[in-house]
Amino acid sequence: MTAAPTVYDVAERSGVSIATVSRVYRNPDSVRAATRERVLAAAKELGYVPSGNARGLASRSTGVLGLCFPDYADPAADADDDDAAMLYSDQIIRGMERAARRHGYALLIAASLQGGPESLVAKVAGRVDGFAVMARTVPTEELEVISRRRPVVMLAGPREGAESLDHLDHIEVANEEGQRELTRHLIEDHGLRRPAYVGTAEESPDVEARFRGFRRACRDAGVEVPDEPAVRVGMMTQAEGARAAGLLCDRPGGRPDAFVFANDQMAVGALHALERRGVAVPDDVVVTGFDGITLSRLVRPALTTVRQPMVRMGEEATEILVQRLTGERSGDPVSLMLPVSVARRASCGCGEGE
Amino acid sequence: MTAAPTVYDVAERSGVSIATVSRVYRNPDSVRAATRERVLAAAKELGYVPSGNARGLASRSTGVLGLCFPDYADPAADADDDDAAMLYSDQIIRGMERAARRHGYALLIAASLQGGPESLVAKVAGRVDGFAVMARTVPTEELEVISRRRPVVMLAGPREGAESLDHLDHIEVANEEGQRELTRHLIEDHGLRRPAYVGTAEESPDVEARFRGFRRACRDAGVEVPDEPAVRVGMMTQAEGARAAGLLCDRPGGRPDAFVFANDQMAVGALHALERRGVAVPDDVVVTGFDGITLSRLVRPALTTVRQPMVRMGEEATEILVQRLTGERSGDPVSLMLPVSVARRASCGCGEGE
DNA sequence: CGTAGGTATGAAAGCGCATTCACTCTAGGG
DNA sequence: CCCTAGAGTGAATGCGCTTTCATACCTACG
Repeated sequence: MTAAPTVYDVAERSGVSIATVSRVYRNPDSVRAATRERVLAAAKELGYVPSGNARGLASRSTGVLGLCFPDYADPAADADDDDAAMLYSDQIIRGMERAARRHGYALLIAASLQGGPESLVAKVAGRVDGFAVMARTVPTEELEVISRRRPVVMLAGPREGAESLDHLDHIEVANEEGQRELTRHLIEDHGLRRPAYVGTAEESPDVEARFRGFRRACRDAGVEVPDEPAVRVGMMTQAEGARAAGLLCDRPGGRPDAFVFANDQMAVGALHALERRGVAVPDDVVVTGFDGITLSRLVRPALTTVRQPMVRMGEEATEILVQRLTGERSGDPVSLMLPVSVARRASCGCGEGE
Repeated sequence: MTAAPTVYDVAERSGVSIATVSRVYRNPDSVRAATRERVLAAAKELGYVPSGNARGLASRSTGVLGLCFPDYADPAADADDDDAAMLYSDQIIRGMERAARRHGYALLIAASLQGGPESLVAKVAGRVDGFAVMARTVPTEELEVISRRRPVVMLAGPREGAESLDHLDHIEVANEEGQRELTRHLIEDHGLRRPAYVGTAEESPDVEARFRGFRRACRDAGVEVPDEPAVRVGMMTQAEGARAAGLLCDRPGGRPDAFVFANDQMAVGALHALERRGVAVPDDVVVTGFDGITLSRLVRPALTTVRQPMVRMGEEATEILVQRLTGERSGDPVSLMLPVSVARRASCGCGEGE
């Protein structure tokens, strides 16, 4: 690749000034048709591609939105099964991209990788007009700094207390409500009395909210209300889910009649573990997840779970960003709570498939 | 958002020159520890975020790879079903992102929208170090121009003759071989003798190759070999698939015993149409697709199809781009052909689910 | 005690484009 | 026939950063 041609080359070749070349691209109507043709022709001959960087620098806007998401590569997900590898971050990506496209923006995506003083966010932040961040992907402090400079919307994350990110726009799903309804279904409709909740050691606000929903359902139904999750795992992976399932099966007080996992990944891991142990789902024990990832429909038995509207979340995020950028919206931070729906499937004893 | 702070602000505040500020980020070790601390502190106080544009301009590289994909929004895909909305472009995105991340790149994605002298590709091309293009997303001529300036890899597209894009790196899947094997399975293993192939009006190389595979299988098995697809639809959508199914059912010569569609979307549409007409699949007629999109597993009966390794394709694309950029690879264009696998599922009369 | 060889830093020159301002050149209106 | 509006174009400046190149300052050594 030899040095790429610039406006100067095009200008020289077509016998105009660089200002005119620029105008041909930014504001074609302000250039006489004949001139425009000449410029375009020269550009084509030269293989001229305007530099997005120079453009962004000069006009201080890039036409790009960003998304930072966690590096959720669950190694247990079958490597040869593309479907299973699709997590909900993919759905958010699609939602954002689709909406961004409608507004003429492209989307820059990057998963959290650490490194140097120059972290992921900084890299993304420096190249976009605004961006969304999935919860707990980015150090609070850094976000704090960046959000002073460009619009940021938090996805599915906190909004509580000490986070100090209260001034950011924020979209979450009805975690508590969803888990409550799912749990209610298990207790009231399936008559289960000893459900066990599996959460995580490091308390994410989402997982917290889910546990609250679980407890509320227990209380409402007159079932014993635990103070703590029955098990707390390190990461929400299939491996950890399998481990949790083992712990619950061997629990001194007897096996619970339902394993309520804080996410689908763990629930799927548990399904595998239970199969290996010869424990039948849902006959011997009921298993549920949370998220509604694709994989939850593909496993057998299909997983009863709470479906989050991820594509929609991505779309809403884009809308908010665009509104902030156009100035169409300003002032108080938005706080959206998207509704969820319980998917009753085979793993709790409900019908086939759906 | 007030004017964002720049290197100048940080430099002034920490009492150094802008060169030093820059070095703190680009090459930390070349700055004395004490100085570095001062600069970093000032940067944080100011909320300094380096401008990716300025950086890209000055260093002529962005650390971003791009992907252009077609605007495949099949309106028939259930709007409320996120899973169904995931097409294979999403899998390519994931593959590319994952690999890009490993090499320290971010990914810029954009679907083809048209507009002005300033098309999609141009926008993407101007902001990335290199990019991949899904077949038929971008006007050949434009690609031609751009590819003179930065590495481009074509995905799943041509490589044949007149395309004049022969000098581009290129990854495709074994369309012909896959379709041949699928068709062979139908004929030999299921004893079908009158399969009908549904292709498209505008001949894409992929669809062409699939039809060749279909014909070859017919020839090999001694079944009548059609010169033309039984039906040619306008777009490969569910709606068109449904229409094609109708046409085939009402065909004068009698209904074929197998509908072999050029992609999954159409096959799914056909499945719905057949159900409405009371035609049983696979008992009355066998239906197959191509691609292996997620939806193909979710419909009932699950769709027999040819699975393309999309995630892998994305990964390979990234690898090639990175090699070109690092100079690790140069010279002749790469041409990769990825193997596919036939997924025998219920719609051809094979086992449950998988 | 002078000097070679680093090391830490600064000055300045772009990178490729958008944009303002000034200027030229018609086309009408008086 | 002169003056005034535009319309079309060019010159020049700056966007925020990277990168030589040069300079100042040490340290170690003869």
